[in-house]
Amino acid sequence: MDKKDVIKITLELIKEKKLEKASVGEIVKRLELSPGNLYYHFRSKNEIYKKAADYSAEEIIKNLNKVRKKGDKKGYLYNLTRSLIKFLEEREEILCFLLSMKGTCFLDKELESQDILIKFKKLLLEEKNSLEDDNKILLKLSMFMGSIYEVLYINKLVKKKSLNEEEIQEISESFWGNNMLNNEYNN
Amino acid sequence: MDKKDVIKITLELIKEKKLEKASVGEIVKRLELSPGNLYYHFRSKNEIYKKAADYSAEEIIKNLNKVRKKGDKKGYLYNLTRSLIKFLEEREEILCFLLSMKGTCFLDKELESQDILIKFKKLLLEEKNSLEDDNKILLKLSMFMGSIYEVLYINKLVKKKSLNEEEIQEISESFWGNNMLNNEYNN
DNA sequence: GTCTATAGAACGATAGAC
DNA sequence: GTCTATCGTTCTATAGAC
Repeated sequence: MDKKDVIKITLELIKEKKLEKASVGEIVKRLELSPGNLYYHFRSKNEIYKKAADYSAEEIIKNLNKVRKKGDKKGYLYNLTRSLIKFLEEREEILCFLLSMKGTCFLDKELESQDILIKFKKLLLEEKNSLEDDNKILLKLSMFMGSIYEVLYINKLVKKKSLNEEEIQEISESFWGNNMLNNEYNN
Repeated sequence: MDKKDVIKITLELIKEKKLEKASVGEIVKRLELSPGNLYYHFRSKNEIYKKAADYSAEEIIKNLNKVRKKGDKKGYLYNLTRSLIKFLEEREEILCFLLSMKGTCFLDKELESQDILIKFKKLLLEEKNSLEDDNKILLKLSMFMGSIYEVLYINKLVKKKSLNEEEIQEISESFWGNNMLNNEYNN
């Protein structure tokens, strides 16, 4: 039995049948697994969700890390934005999962919720540690991520339409036009 | 029996115990009501959630409508932003509920999800009907709302801290600094 | 309209054989 | 490690008395 299969099916299940229908019973049915077997590898349903959260964050950051830093700063930030949008459009199950977890008590909020933001910040400002601006940058990044989640929720999940280049540009421009983080990055 | 009490307790319950613990049984226990009685007034749990979504949208828009349009455009948009943030910080149960519903199949997504956005748009551009820019404005507003949700999720719900004036200003400036919607509004 | 009682299904999780 | 069988609970929803 592969733990990763459980994670992947869990995400897929939440995407297809929504959170309240994604039960342990459904997971084992899809994987043709016995409940006993699943519970030998996972302590609880909660643990499955936590591992799924880790996996989702990893996948997102892994994707962002692929974006080349060559070219000017603004171009890099645009590519980051575009790459994130394209990734979440393609990996709809990850988008659905992250949206689903917001109103639940499955995750340790303190740890999980800022996980992606902090990794994202490191990616942007590897070398620096401007403590004073830390909160400001995290505020900006949470605004950015929140926008992406909501826009994709409405467009991809509700309207079933992918964003076009113009819309991606609009989003990128809104956040990285000429603001604090951009200046920070320029130093 | 007052239907509004059911809605209010439902929101409160989701805030306190999170979505997966908020059952019909818990609702009737808190209101010292019988299940039979509740189901005489509501067809299903789903219907309760739908009414709660209507109520939440109404409350938000009602609050935004209170903001006076006097003064310059930028000042008005700042006041709108500030008012929305303060409102959702105070009415945490509405914020929690809206976040909770995103990953579920309780609501008719097509109807509910854009409900607030469309009402918000009308509030901003009462008289106008610039069809071409319609999608662009809705994109901007969904970015705006998404940012507010995410920032408040992290700050209010996770870190348990209210936003300070500087942060509110940062958010307002990011969206209404000098962009399309602001120009639109100036015409 | 409101109650009590309960049907009927699904849930998370475990015990114990292999 | 993986299985079958099932425990104990909780859930949404309804039937029927008042």
